[in-house]
Amino acid sequence: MRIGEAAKASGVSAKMIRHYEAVGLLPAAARRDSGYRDYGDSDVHALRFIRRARDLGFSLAEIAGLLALWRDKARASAEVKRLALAHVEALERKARDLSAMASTLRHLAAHCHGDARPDCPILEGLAGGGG
Amino acid sequence: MRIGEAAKASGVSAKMIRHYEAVGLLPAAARRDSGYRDYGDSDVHALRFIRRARDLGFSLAEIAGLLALWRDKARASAEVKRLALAHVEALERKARDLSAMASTLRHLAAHCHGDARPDCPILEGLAGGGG
DNA sequence: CTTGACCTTCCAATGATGGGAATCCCCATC
DNA sequence: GATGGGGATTCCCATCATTGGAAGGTCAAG
Repeated sequence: MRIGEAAKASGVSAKMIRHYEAVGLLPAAARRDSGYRDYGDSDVHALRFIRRARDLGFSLAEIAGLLALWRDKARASAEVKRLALAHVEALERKARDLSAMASTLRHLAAHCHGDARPDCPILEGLAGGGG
Repeated sequence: MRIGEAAKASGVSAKMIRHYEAVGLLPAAARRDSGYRDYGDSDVHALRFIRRARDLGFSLAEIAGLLALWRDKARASAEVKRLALAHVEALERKARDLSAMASTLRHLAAHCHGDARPDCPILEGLAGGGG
């Protein structure tokens, strides 16, 4: 199939498929006489793998590692688990950081009367507060 | 003071101070005869404002809006509160998304025995699992 | 033989930050 | 007054993932 169909079947845009090939995440696709890229089911499978991993917040570098493990039938699951759990911790850390930001800001907002007066603890907090 | 001192006093790197000026977040700084930028206490104050807002996850575009409100003595606090609460919701949404990713991945990892066997539900989940 | 959908490559922008080069200014010391 | 060094200037490039567009080639249907 051509790149457009592969894109539709995998949920990865044609633009990104070419990009992933360019940065070495995917091997160079087979070409027809016309020069068009030609994909098979296994390629779509790999693309879906990439898409799911992206949805889970893995970076392309991490995905390259996961793909190598995925394609290596002899690899140990321990390595995969290690990568996955390290990523889980990074995700949870980021989530905590964002929550902390949100609650700080919500706290500032709670003390802002939010009417026509110019008095605003939010701006004061940003301007002068500690931290 | 020169840019290096202003950087130290505000916690914003000299590189970023120039960048903020270049993208219009800050007005062009005063210059000495030598061409060096010259900063006063109020400039440092503004830089600290920016830094705090960045720490709270505001984008530079959002900060531009907050700065305008901050400098406008007559503005209503309602507008500031509206911006702040909208940002709080965006932060909380992102935090929830990351938490969801983490728990999905943690769930997959929990079913991976993590030993020398190649069997791995994490990779299977990435390769074939539902959306 | 034209139309239109699809494909190709290449270049550039996004947003925030950082690295580094080449050059210049300022100040202290000899 | 020459020199050395630290700080300043501008400019270009890199990151990371993705998207947009331009200029052109290919293919199937009318």
